[in-house]
Amino acid sequence: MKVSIKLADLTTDGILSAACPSRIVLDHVTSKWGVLVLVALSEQSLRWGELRRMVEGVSEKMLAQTLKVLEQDGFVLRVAQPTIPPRVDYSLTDRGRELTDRLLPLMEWITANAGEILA
Amino acid sequence: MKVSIKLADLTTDGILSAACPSRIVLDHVTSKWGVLVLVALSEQSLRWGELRRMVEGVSEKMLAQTLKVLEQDGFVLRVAQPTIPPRVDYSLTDRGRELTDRLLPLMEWITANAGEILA
DNA sequence: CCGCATCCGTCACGATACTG
DNA sequence: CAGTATCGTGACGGATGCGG
Repeated sequence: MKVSIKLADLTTDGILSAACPSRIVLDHVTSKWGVLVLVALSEQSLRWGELRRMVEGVSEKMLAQTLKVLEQDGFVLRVAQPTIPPRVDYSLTDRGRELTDRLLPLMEWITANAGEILA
Repeated sequence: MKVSIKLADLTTDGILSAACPSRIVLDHVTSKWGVLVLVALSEQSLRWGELRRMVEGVSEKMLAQTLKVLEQDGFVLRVAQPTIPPRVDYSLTDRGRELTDRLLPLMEWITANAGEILA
């Protein structure tokens, strides 16, 4: 895997330019429910219904949509059991793990400081 | 400054519950333009017009709205010079710096991997 | 019973014009 | 230069219903 050594200068050639592909991925990750789904999956693999219940307030439609995008981006792995009743498990891929490794510190900080911020 | 980072269990009492105040802050930070404005300001203080040009694609309305929210949350400091023509500088507060410290690694990773992800 | 698709309302967003 | 006001559109999101 190619890991560019240069810490890209985000302010010049990166995310700030409208045409930059990272804008797309950014929108996926920072979508209303994307972050929460990733956080939920960061601890353990979960079934559809479990996700639905853990991520409070998400509608079925949005959960499905969010999961589809995250799966397409290769962050989430979907494993469907062809049983009756059906069972589908969602888990993080290695790439998804890399992402949440960077995401969780941010979330923890926000959670810890939210009270003070809104005060 | 309080930096006790209790690794809050995000999956039980945190961001996943609908009533959690961190949901509000999360929405502010991950708003369509919030992240990009924070990244732009992470390198240097900027004037209104500079921000408008750096964050490509942002409309005046959205920039104003985003800045207002970020200022209310205490992430961004607004300094207006009562001159003609007017001059307004925006910069990160200490709290905003704490936030971007956690945000930038995420952004760098996304920028570096976006190509591969969308492929 | 679990997962997904379709319909439809709402509001966030962008374009434009205007003010201090 | 730095915003504010108004309006039209389109995407997002919730409720409902179907398929396996």
